[in-house]
Amino acid sequence: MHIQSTFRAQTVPASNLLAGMQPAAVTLYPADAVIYAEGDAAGPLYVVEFGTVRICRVTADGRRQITGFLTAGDAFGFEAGAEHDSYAESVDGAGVRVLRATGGQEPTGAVLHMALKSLARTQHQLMLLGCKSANVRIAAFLFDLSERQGDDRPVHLAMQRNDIADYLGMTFETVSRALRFLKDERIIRLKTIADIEILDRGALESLCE
Amino acid sequence: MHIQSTFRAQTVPASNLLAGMQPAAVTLYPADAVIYAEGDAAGPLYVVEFGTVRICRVTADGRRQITGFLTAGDAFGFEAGAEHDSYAESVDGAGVRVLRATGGQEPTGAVLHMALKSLARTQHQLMLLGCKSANVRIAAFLFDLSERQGDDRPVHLAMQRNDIADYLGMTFETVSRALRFLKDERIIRLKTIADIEILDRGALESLCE
DNA sequence: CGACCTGTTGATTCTGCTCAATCAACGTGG
DNA sequence: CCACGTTGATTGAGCAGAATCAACAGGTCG
Repeated sequence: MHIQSTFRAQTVPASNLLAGMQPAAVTLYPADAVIYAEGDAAGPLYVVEFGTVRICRVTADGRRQITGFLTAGDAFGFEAGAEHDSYAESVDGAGVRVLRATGGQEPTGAVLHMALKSLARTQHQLMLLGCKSANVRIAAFLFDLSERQGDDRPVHLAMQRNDIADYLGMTFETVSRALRFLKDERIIRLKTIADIEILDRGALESLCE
Repeated sequence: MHIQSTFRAQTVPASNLLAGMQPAAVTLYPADAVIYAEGDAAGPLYVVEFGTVRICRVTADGRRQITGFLTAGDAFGFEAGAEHDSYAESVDGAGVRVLRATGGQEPTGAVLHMALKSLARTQHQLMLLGCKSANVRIAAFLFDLSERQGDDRPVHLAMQRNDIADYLGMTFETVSRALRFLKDERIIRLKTIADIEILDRGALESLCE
């Protein structure tokens, strides 16, 4: 495959990233383990094999913003500067493969594509934080999770309320209340504390739009 | 210059982008002119030569989120998919150069670098929207503008209150009140409606932190 | 069993939005 | 030149949504 006269992204399976890179084993990070810290030298790319990873940043006053949750197939570790200004942690026990480019070669289009996917996701999140109410943010979050997890089985929340709150720019109490709102509206059902069944997908989607 | 065993960004002047690309003239877009619309086919990259460009997205309920303001040297038009899901407009009369990659070639590391810069900026904005109050957002916005414009002459606001509001996820009334707050605190002074003198840079910075 | 952690719920406070009035700057046409 | 309309900015009053503070429930683990 070659890129024809455009910077548009091309669909490349993540495995193609491995071309021209040193193979690496999958590392298992237990829950809350740090994958890289803020200030660490940037360089390698990471690919999630299983589990969930969160990318975080903290402000001077101690507040945390989670800029992304990553699951199987997602890449992370991109950095514009020489060192990470975010940090990455395992949420629930995650398997991560490290990719180091072999010396003296240009990054491939596949890397660019994954960076652009990150950008698109971050912009989507920006819309949520800029324009939407708490209930709508939660609805959109669940909808997104549901789409990522694919099938129509209950959505599994690998992260806890606290994480969701820091991802969506609100408090965990508000997360709780928003879930309750969706429950009262008969849009979702909490099978367990971490497994949510979507009863009315249409209503959920129309909330997000 | 070559990239050694890393995906870390390298510092490449934007002009290097031109290597391997068709030269193109600068197009002048008058204020509020559309550079590309939502749904347009993605492909070419754009570089701002002078003036200011805004990247926007609208929600179903008509709210607008500005995901970025771009000034001289900034590139935009990256897209993960086949078509733009944002649209770009000139803010104040902007000169824009279009870059089309020549056929059958991989994007260079410079393109990746610019995409990563976009990503970093978007993540920074995410911090603002997720963690900061209205006053702090405005302070950070002014501080950012001031750094981008370089010298210590008054900061020029190319965009109007409405745009700032949609960029920072608030209403234009709140923008007005936040500016008034900074004025009352003797941190800034409004030389004109669009030119702001920073009286106390330390206070401004410590507000953002 | 008690300690602890996570999550839920309630009461209160406060930030920022909505609605609305006012003002200044500007352009147009009589 | 002035009356008028328009547009952007500022300011005020009242309100709504989310944060904060606090109490409590349920589960897990020592």
